Amino acid sequence: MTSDVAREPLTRSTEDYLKAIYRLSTGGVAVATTDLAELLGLAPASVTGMIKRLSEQGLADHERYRGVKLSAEGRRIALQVLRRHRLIEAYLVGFLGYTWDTVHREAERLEHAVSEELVERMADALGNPRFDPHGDPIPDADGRIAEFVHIPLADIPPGEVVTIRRADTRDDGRLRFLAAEGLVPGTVVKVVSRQPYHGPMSLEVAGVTRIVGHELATILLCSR
Amino acid sequence: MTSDVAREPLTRSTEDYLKAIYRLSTGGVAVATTDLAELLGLAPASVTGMIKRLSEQGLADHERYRGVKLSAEGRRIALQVLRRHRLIEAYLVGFLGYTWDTVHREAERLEHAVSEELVERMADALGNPRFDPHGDPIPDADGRIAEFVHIPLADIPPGEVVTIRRADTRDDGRLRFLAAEGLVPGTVVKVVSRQPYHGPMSLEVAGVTRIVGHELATILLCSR
DNA sequence: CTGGAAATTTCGTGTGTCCTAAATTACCCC
DNA sequence: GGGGTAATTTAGGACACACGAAATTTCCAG
Repeated sequence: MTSDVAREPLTRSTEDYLKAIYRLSTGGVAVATTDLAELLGLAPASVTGMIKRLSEQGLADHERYRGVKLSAEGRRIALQVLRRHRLIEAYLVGFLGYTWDTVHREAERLEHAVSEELVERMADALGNPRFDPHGDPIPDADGRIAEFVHIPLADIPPGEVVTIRRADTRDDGRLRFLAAEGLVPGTVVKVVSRQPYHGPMSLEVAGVTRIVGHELATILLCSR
Repeated sequence: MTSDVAREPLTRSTEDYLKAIYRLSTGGVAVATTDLAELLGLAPASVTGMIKRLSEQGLADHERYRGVKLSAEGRRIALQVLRRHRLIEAYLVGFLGYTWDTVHREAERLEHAVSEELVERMADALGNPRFDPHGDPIPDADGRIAEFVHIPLADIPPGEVVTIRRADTRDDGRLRFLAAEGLVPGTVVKVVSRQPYHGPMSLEVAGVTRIVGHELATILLCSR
């Protein structure tokens, strides 16, 4: 029984904060003001102020000097925004010729403007996809999201064969490079060798050998 | 040589004001504060304040107690927003199953969030249409807009054959009714008879006789 | 050409969001 | 366990935008 009360519309900032808190929440731990400030590109003092407002609205729980957590309602909204964002990305790539390195910015603006109806129409047009172009899971309309335990490619020992599932960055340069190397979600790769001290690793991708540096190998998340 | 300076992004409000001023500007006459307030659903005092800001930004020219006009730059932006709005409407109807009575609200929100790139991609997907679903002309990327002199159907004398070009309302009820009656842009109708005192008129549409009240006949704009 | 209604602007305020500088609290190391 | 550093909050201010009430200007009707 979720409350279906007609809520007054949330501001763009509110949605951005909730999304950011969600992103930084790992395993029920409270999110630090500074981390939030950095992710949002704001001064810590501004974040403190906004967090206070979110708490008053019942969207987050704040313990002074100890960080914030989302309330159930805040989490619901964060997931809704995330759904919008990821479906928009999928739609733009699927129907309007965007590539995975260019969609993020556009989705970032549209996620606050799009109606529930439009989101669902895009989802229908796409056949209700479960992942966005980066391999991130799309929450369903009820706010359920699939959770996966993926392993950074960098942690896979030589000899193993894994499937790339996600690219954990929004940086367009890196994304373009990865796409050019054929390292996109769904690709099966065999780890041939791995150098110590954050050195590069050698992979076999579709019969071809490729070398990847440690940084990118950390970004690529895999499953066996 | 339009200045291609990187402008800081305009606010949603700013775009809405410019669009509204544009809509109310007929033949170089200054727009009244009250009319603007009514169109935007705001108090006149608020409009006065905003107009002052627009003038300071060089987007409008304001003469105290005598109304506002758009500056060249303001007009450019208004047309850009109009282009976005109408292309979004066309896209939603063309590709996402919206109908002409439902698109307006959605476009109203999206027009402020969409990037130039997305607009142009939508335009391409549509084959660069020149009219939106209501028959309103879409400004081109350089801000040129086609101007037509259309005549309200209500003013057409019996015996004449005309083509419906535009439906001059955004009211969804009226639009739905008109669509159901087959009175959409492109339709050729023959005026059979017309009653005086704002009475109904009788039409022949695709071989069928239809009666339309005076109000709707005023909304439907035609060309011979 | 004048009185008053209508239109418009000014004034004082409130809300949301941001900032910098200063004060406070948490926490860790020796 | 005391002191310093890092994290956080408070304090004070700014800007964009909205409002209602009061003051001002315009303009028409007689």
